[in-house]
Order: sequence, then structure tokens, then C-alpha cells
Amino acid sequence: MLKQQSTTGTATGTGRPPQLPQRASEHTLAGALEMLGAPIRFERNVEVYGEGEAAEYFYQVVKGAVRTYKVLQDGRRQIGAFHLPGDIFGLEAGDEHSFSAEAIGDCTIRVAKRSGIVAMAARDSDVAADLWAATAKSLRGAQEHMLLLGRKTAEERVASFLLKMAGRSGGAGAEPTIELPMCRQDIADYLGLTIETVSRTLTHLENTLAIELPSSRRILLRSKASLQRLNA
Amino acid sequence: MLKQQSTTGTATGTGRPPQLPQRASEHTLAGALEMLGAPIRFERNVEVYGEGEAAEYFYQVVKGAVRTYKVLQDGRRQIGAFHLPGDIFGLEAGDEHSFSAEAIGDCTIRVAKRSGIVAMAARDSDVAADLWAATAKSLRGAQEHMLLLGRKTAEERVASFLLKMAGRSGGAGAEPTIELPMCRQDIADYLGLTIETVSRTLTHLENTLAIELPSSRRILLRSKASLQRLNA
DNA sequence: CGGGATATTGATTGATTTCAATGTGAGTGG
DNA sequence: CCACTCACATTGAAATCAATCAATATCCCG
Repeated sequence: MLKQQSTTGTATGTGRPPQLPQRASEHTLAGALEMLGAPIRFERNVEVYGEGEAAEYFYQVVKGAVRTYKVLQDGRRQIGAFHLPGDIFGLEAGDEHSFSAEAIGDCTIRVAKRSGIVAMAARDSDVAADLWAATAKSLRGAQEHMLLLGRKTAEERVASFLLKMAGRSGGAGAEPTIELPMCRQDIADYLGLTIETVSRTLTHLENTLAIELPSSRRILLRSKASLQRLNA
Repeated sequence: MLKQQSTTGTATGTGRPPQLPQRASEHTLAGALEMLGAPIRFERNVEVYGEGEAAEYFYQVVKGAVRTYKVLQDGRRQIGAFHLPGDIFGLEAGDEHSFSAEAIGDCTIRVAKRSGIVAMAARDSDVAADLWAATAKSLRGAQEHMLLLGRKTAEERVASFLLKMAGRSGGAGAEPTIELPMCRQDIADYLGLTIETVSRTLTHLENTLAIELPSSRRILLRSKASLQRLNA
């Protein structure tokens, strides 16, 4: 069980908190990342790593948001996941990254040498279990996303997306307004739709009184129930 | 690095080969599965495990093929992956399965208690690393599949599917004829298409001379190049 | 030689894409 | 402070690809 919140709280500041013993983080992947990793700033739209590059590091979002994606030759882009504060990404077991990663906005990302983490996992079976759990969590996310992309209507996709974002951004889950870190094109490429369809679907949901759109990056979920109904 | 082929070769027979010391399999997940798991037969269309069930076991296909899938309330089904001999599946880190699994045809599947494997991984860091690698491999498969489902045409999806199956069934990769273990409906649900579209696309590929269809379960890849071109 | 499941083929519909235009908002410089 | 600009978002009309509805064909098995 990966305690992502534990590091998020302490690491939101400038760097590592001065003197805390960090007992809670020991024997976890998040703890290992915090010990071995340095927080690095990435500006908006800057690449964190590229598809095909050697997978030398593991990453954890401290602040901001990251997209991982693949592009086809003709430019079609599929975003596989959005990574928010606390999320660990780049957990490849192979030698190279199969996706690319970019900062969506200005970001702080903790970067830790993979070899260090792997070595630690070899010594500490709790870290190894945690590394496995984190990878399995990514797997579950990818599987859920497959479901969304497979055979859902545009409305269902957008509703699923909004509910997922709502569940992730607010810690408690009772937050009705969500602040999107990404633009419409990102959402479209995440949902396997065009930007126009995303836009139309959002306005349709607004007309149906399911949501409200105070600004393009801010969405108020007025009726989670009707969104849930679309979530199938 | 999971050596799936090592067990495939030996396990294709009736069960475990009589007296081999199996040095090669030690310290691997496949080896652990072989030590701790019993080969069990599943008949066509029988459920191996269901979504939401406790994830008590890990599985490895010995013979036959397995589909893992999810169904929406209204019956739409998304197949997440097909598992062929040697493939390990059911690697959930959470307490319960997020997908269901069914035997596509009559199958032999090695079933090993998860607790045993996890305990072994806690003792043997090589097994732990291998468990991680196998999970990451599933993750990579799911990510590739997302790409396919996201924003590809029917023709591209079918071409990708055929190439993937060709790469998996024949060990060397030079096998031009592929024998499909699954029916058209399975393919459709895997690709996020209808059965009619799959059928039409296959006949279109046949008319384009990219493939030949001696029977519905047997497909000859006449021009991998043209399929590759569609693979984008 | 049926008979039922599976697969193919045809005609039509419909959701989403595409092409095109307009709207909006934030940042910049006059 | 306002006009300007550029990126981003919305809206509209037409085209297109795949889904749906419907019929026929084929295969496998008893």
C-alpha cells in the first residue's frame, strides 16, 4: 500500500523538510524516492523523458501535472495517463520508456535513479513489494482506461473523465468544483476524441444541467448522479 | 527478465517433465509458479476468476488461451488481453481482481497461491524482481492496447491485431499463417469494434491481397508490409 | 442430413470527424 | 487604459466511418 499522500504533504515546500526522521516513509517506494530523489523543476510543455530513451529514473510528481503519451507517425497522439501530485510514474521494467512524458504546466518532480531504487528493493522486500504495488496500480489505471477507450460514447468518456478527475483532485472527494491542469486538446487525446467533440460534449452536459463551466479550466459538477449514470 | 519460453516448451506435454532439475527456472517467477502451482484444466468458456473476486492466485497458461475482460452494465464487453501459453496473468497487487478471466477454448492453466509466491518474493529478491518485471510487462501490453483503441481506424486495429498475433504464436516470427484461438466476437470486443466491422475489414484485407482466409480461424499473412503500413 | 452457432454480406442510420468560422481570454505594448 | 495579438475554445455545416438492422452463408457436430 503506497502512501502517496505522506510525501505530498511534506514535499510541497522548497525541498526536503529539514530534520524529520521520516519513520513513516521507510520501507516504502515513496520513502525510497524521497531519500534518493531530488526535486527538479520542469517548465510547461517540457519533456521529462522520451519514448525509446533509456529508463534510468523513476519519477514522482510533487507539484503540477504530467502527461504520458505516444504519438503515431502521422501525428495522432494518445495520452495514456495524467499524473498528479503524489503519483509515481515512469515505472518501466524494460530498459527503455515505452511512452514519453511532458510537464503539462510548470512542475516540480522528484527524480530518483532507478538503479538506486532497484538496489534498495533487492535489499528491502518491503520496498520491493511497494514497487510492485505501484506498478500494479499503473496497470489497473491503464486497464480502466482501455475500458473507456474501447466502446464508450463521447458523453460517457467525458463523464468518466470528469468523475475520475473529481475523485483525484479533491483529497476528501466532496469537492464539487474541479480545476483542470490540462487544455482541451490534452483531454481529447486522453479520451480518444477530437477537441471539438470534447467541447460540444461539455456544453451539452452543461445544457443538461449536469455541470457548469465558469471558465474553460474550471468545472462544477452539479449532478454527479447523472454523470455516474453515464459512467456505466 | 521473465523466461516464459522455458516453461512453455516443457509444460506443453501432459504436466511436469519427470526428472529435470530445472536449474534454469530457479529464482524466476515462472520457476516459482512451476514449483508452487498445480496445472488445472478449464473447459471452453469456463470462468477462471471473476471481477471483484479476491485475488488469491496467480496464473500461467500452459495450453490453450485465456481472455481477460470487463463488462459494462448494458452488456458491452471489453477484452483487455488474450493470454497464450507461457503468459502469466492475474497479477493484481490489490486485494481483488479488476477483470474477469475465461478460458477461450479448453485450457490447461497453472494456478499458484498468491501468498506463496509473494512469500517467496519476500525471501528471494530475484523472484521479486521477476514479479515486478512480469507486472510491468502486462502494463506495457495494456498501454499498447490503449494506443490501438484510442484513435485508430478499423483497418489499423485489425492489422495491428494480426501482426501481434503473428508475433506471439510463432516462436521465431517467420510463421506466415496464424491459427486464431478465439472467435470473431472476441476479436471485436478486443479491438473495440463490432463483429460485422471485423468481418468486413478482414474480407477487405483479403481483397487488397494483404491476407488470405482459408478458414475463419486460420489467416495467412500474405503481405506483412502492407499490414505494417497500417500499424502506423 | 439436419440444426444451431458462427461468420459474412448488404442497406441504412447515426455518431463523430472534418472543415470552417467565430468567440473568448490573457498577456503585451502603445 | 485600451487596442492588439495569439493561443485556446466554442459553434456550425457537411462528410465519413463504423454501428445497426436484416438477411444469407458456412461450418461443425450429433
